[in-house]
Amino acid sequence: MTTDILPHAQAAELAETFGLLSDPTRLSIVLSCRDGERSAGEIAQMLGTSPSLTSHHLRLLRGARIVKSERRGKQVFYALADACVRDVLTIMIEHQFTHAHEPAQST
Amino acid sequence: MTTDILPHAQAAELAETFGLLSDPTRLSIVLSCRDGERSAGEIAQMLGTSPSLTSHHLRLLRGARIVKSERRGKQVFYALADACVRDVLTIMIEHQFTHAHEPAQST
DNA sequence: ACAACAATTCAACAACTGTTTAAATGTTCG
DNA sequence: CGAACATTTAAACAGTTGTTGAATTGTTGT
Repeated sequence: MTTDILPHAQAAELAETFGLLSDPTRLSIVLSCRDGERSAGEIAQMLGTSPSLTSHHLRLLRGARIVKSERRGKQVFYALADACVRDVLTIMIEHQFTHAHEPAQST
Repeated sequence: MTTDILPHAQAAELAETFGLLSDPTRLSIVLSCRDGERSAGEIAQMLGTSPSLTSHHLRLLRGARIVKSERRGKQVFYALADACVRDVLTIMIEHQFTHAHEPAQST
């Protein structure tokens, strides 16, 4: 079943999830949660993005279960939602920066 | 190093790769290669997309080493580029359709 | 060389999406 | 309650991106 072709609708859902990782700012937000939870403000400060924009992206990421959130006092802390997310990031980084410096295929 | 935050430029590269998986049509093309190589024409026929559009997407995917190609006669056969791609797809499908049916987080 | 098939390229249009700015919500403490 | 802080929401603009249709390139066989 895992090797079958996914029906239209499911492929679209999956594509949407990948799409959330396809924006540099939003991906950086996710990556900033890789080594532990961070508050929305910390993330914004780290990346130099406005609190507004950061929050907007965090909402989308939370909606797709890429990150999870927990309020403690005034702050809301964000962390990667599960191991799948961490693994996908790790593998993709490997794919990109480990064996990806051979010249691109032309044929 | 794998748990550190990626610099701006590398995050952008990574985001671009995820972006290639973020379109339903293009993702379906990748998924159609999961159980072995397929010619451009076969893929187009399977998905019901025009040869033109299919080829356009395949070029982008090949450029990012998500698929690799090999011409045999008139046909050009495409396959997943490496295990990383296969793994990312598998994990993401698991993330999406296995433990993703709990109600979305509100806090 | 010509015809038939397979795949690719090109340019233009339409739709989507990230960003910004401003206003609003929620939380703690005096 | 009111002030200060942290985060969120909303609407509008600007830039990006997928799709289409026509023309082009490459390959095989006659």
